[in-house]
Amino acid sequence: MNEQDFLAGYDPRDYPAVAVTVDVVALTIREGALHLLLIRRAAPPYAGHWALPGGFVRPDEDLLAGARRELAEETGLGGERLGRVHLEQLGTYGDPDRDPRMRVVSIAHLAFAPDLPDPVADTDAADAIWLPVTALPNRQLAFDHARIIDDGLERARAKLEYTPLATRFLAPEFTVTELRAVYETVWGEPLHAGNFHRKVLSVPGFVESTGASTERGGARGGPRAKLYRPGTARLLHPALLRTLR
Amino acid sequence: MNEQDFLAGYDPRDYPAVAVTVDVVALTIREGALHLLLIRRAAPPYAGHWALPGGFVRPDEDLLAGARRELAEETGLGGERLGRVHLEQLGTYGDPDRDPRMRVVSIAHLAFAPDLPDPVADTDAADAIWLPVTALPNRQLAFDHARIIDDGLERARAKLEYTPLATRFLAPEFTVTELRAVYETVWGEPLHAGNFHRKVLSVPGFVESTGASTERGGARGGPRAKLYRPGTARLLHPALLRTLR
DNA sequence: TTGAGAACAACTCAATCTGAGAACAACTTA
DNA sequence: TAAGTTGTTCTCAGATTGAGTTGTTCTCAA
Repeated sequence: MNEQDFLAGYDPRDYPAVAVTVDVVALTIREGALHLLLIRRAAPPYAGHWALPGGFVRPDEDLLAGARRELAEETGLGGERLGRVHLEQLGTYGDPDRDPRMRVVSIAHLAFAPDLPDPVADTDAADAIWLPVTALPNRQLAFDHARIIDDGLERARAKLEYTPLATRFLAPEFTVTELRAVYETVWGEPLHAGNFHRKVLSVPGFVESTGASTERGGARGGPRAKLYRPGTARLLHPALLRTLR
Repeated sequence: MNEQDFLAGYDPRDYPAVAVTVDVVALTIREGALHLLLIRRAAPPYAGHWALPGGFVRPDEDLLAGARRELAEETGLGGERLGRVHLEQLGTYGDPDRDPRMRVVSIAHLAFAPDLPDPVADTDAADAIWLPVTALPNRQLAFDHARIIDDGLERARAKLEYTPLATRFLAPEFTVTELRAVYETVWGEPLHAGNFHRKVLSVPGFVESTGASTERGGARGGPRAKLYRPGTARLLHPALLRTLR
């Protein structure tokens, strides 16, 4: 049998039916707190429960594109603002019993977003909000989403150590203090301002100076801060290490 | 409609057919070189090409269990020796065109194995061998397996930095020099013996002494080396860093 | 207008860690 | 027995880190 014949005689229905979905753990920082995008499910199973935005992968759609589409639908955001969102694959969850309907394998993704507008509930979701991760309703999360969120948060904390992705939570131009606030928020611990400043400026390619400064000092005083933009490095060497874990 | 009715009326066939497979990037060290487990495909597509071991996920099988089963089938190994193999999820590959037959989403896994016997070709595979990664036939790899292998190798290199998984390439008891050889093989660069020794013994929980030493010195001379076994740490703090990347 | 407080940015300094090499004893093979 | 190899420990200069200080610029409120 040659390859031509083989493909012609191939019937996908011979194989066990598995549904493939993408889910998104979307993180942003609002008012100094780490927030997570959640929707409230309108339909069974888990109707009324909180869940990650997500849905079925379309037949001709790449996984990452599917995750980006779901994120766009749930946030109501178009291409421009979504373009500044970092999106990466987080992991795949395929426990045979994770969905009561059938076998569903879900490829979870992780998104780092600058402060975005409030999400727009669409037909799939009764409600959609940015929720502080400190207020997660662990008991009321659908499927295995509590575990996916845990994994996403741990991945986010780790990624700040060795990548410059913290800048993705900020505007295109930012101060060192704003960058430090991202680290403190995600890691949940205060950092030494002086040492952080020294470290950020010494790691090659982390940030580059714009030459400009903020228009005003801090809300409660202090001089105008210098402005930086993301550098060209994709990995930080040496990394910014959390001292304890 | 309550949840009961909903589940009863649910037809999986309403959803687009997607096949879900698991693949395994299995690494081991033989004769001082990093080797990868490959099979030669017997059936189309890509008949005659090299490919990663893998196959369809069974209906009631966890993803990791599926990967472990495929690895067992391909290596012909039973539970005992396979129990010492480290297996983790690597990433999911779901490009719509990656398989000419139909939409196939594959969850790739990464395995670290101590030196295993030669694999046994089964019905699926015309041939199965441990191949040195320096001799990879990039042009003759099936599907997107060249990229999966690249990702697996990079993950392996990174994992040695911050986890104690290098010990998984070794026997239950090993010397510091054998451990250093793992790092040198995977990273592809020589390391300073004295500094490596100091570092390994100073990282809490990386290795613990057995109190014993090897029966003989090295093959070409030198004193007997002390023996160690893996410690209890699951992460290395501080990490062993590659100096350049 | 001025004083108090805040915070950006730069600096200091001791403690620790790292890279490179040397020393030395214990072993091998020839 | 001699020559060479290797496991292990030590030394030391340079770099990095943690903690704190200083000086200046700014905001807010009296």
